[in-house]
Amino acid sequence: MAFTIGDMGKATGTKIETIRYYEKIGLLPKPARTTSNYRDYGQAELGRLSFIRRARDLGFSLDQVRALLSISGDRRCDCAGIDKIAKEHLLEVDRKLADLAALRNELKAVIDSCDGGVVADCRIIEALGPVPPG
Amino acid sequence: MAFTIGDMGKATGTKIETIRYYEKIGLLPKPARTTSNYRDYGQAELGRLSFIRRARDLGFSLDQVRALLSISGDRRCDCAGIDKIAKEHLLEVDRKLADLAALRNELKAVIDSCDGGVVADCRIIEALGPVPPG
DNA sequence: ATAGGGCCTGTAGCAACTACAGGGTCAAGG
DNA sequence: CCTTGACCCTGTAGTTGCTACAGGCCCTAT
Repeated sequence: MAFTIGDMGKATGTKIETIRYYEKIGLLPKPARTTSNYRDYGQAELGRLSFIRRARDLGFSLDQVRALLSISGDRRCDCAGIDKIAKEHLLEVDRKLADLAALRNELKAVIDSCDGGVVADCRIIEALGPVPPG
Repeated sequence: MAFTIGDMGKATGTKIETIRYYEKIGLLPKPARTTSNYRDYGQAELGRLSFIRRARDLGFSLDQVRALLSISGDRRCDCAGIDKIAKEHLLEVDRKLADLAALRNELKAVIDSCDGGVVADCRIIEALGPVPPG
């Protein structure tokens, strides 16, 4: 029922420094302390940290996570705010996907144009931004 | 033939501060100065900056750009080193693409599971890292 | 002469951590 | 009892790739 910061880290795959960092920026509450001044966490904190980590894995920014947490903490508030954040984030992800796919093709083309000759003839160098001569 | 730092920025879509930053970290050489101490660039520098920017757009890190530049600066060196960096980078991009695609699906599923009810019933909250109860 | 733009240096800030330095604490083994 | 090693503490500085001032000089046009 009581966890050290190390337990929390192991349970959620988070480095100790990161947990302290979350505390410092107010994402995690200041926990109780043992007599020897060790942080003393309970289930609630573990749940909150899991939530944060999961959301971060899904690519939400800390600000977005903060928003999600504050909405989810308010039982009277409806789901729409959360849905909005998630949908905006989905749009972002789709944009990134498209960009990366385009980049991939270009990169592939650049690589394919190189047949292992000397640099003077290398198409990669050429492809990567030479000045129009003169 | 002679460019100010502002010209360089306009020509390559780079902010002035960024150009000075590249100079500071040694990606761009220290340019000549006018009598009034303004940076005075030529074609070569413009080419180098274009190269850097293009490579950055393609997602190469500054360290990778540095490597590409040093390889491409050596005419005796063959193309293989460049090809290697580019291919490694392509692998990275493919990894990111796969991750993002997976994330997208998950995010989509999370959003679809929410039908606009109250937070207490919201699947998004539930999906985002709840503690296994007990 | 003065207003506006552009340029200069240097420092501090952003995200989101990560990595020390320099200590205190605790459980196990000799 | 003492020591070893693993854990914890605080606080600060580093990372990447810029971006944003602050405070000041310069240059052109009116």
